Amino acid sequence: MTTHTPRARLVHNIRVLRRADEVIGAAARVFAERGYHGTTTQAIADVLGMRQASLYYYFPSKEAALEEVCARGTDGFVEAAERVMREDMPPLKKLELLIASHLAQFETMPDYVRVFINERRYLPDASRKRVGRKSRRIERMIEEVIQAGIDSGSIRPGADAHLAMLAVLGMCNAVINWREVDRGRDTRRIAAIFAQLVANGLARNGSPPKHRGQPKSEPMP
Amino acid sequence: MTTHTPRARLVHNIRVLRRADEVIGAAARVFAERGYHGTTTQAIADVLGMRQASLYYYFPSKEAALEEVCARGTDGFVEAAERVMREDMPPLKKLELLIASHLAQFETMPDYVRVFINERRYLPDASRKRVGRKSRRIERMIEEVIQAGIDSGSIRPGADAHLAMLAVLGMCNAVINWREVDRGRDTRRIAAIFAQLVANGLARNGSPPKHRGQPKSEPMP
DNA sequence: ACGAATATAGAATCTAGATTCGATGTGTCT
DNA sequence: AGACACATCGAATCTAGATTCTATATTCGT
Repeated sequence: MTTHTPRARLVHNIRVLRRADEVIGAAARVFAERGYHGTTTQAIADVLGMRQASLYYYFPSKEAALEEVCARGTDGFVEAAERVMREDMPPLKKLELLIASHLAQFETMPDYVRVFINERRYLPDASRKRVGRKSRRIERMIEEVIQAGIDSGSIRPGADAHLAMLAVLGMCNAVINWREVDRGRDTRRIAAIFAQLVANGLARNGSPPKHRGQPKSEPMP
Repeated sequence: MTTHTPRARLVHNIRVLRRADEVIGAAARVFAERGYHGTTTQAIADVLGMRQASLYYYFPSKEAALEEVCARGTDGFVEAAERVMREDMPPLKKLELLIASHLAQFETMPDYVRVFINERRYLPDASRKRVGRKSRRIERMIEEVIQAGIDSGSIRPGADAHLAMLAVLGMCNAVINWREVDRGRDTRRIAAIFAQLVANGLARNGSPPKHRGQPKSEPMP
């Protein structure tokens, strides 16, 4: 630690953190693109215009960098989801918002999320469990909402909340690996369509008729 | 080629192919487990109880092995899907069968499929395109069926066939990465549930009502 | 301007892992 | 039995990539 004045220490720490962020960000970017094992520390350094050995000033090992990236990748998710959970609204609406906030993360921190989704399995046991705990929290939230829907009658009674949750997550997480062209279609629109699909399906009789004044008007521009 | 008697040649060739299959199978297994870049040729050899250098008798490079695995991973898909497409039935029913046959592949050749889904991106451009062509065929088939549903009126007119196709595929392909516990639930059941979800959604009024009433009474939370 | 801590460079190390090559074993046909 | 093609081994090569260490440059508070 610095032995300087408190303010000095603070200023320094901020700078340090900022640079550290850049480094982790660069790692995230390369991990996302080439996969963890396909990434060389050299490639990360290149992104930063830095000597490869200097990276080790910021993280103790490539593996540690991966864990950090994964951790940040989940944090956003969890916070966003928890915010939604605190709201008071019908389960299906909540589910819609959960999907939207989940997909929103893909726009906010695409690299981190992609690494979390595709590469977390390469973490050593200990950290994988740590990260897994967080991702299970998201799963549980979605499942809870679905179950609440079943209990309150808005969701078909026979539904399997767990499988449905996995289906929804699978569908959403796939987006991060879509080709640019497809992901390009604005995330909000995708979220809306997904929510609609999950709620009412594709079948024609699945959606309520328009004259019923349902706030379920066609997708939108 | 052998200069021996035809029958001898045949017998030999069969044995060769069989062994080659084992080798590619072993590669598939390890690729699936550790990812392409995380896989060492040593690990593949271990599975076979063979010296690592001997592998090169069966494939010219690790990359070639990946391509072979990916190729086999798609072949199954395409064939199964094409068989379904040839049948004559309403689009939604076809979609259901497409989902089922897709998931069935996950049971038949899980390793190959997993590698195809997770690792094809590491193929060199040329082979990635080759493999991509096949996977796009599957995409097109699904999209076609959905479009047919829209045209024939069984699927909601506003639906976006392309996005819906991506959603369905994302949902299905996620299954291959589920934890054992979750994938354990018999594939047929999962397929049925997915089909139901895609067709009618989770909402209670989503399933074909017995009579024409669509009481979408908002559940009071 | 000075000194303490920080940030980066440079060179060196050390290992694992892909690929090559020649030798050897093994079964099969004539 | 002898020849031949196939299958595997063993050793060697060759390189890339992670990590370590030491030296230098930079920055900031005083």
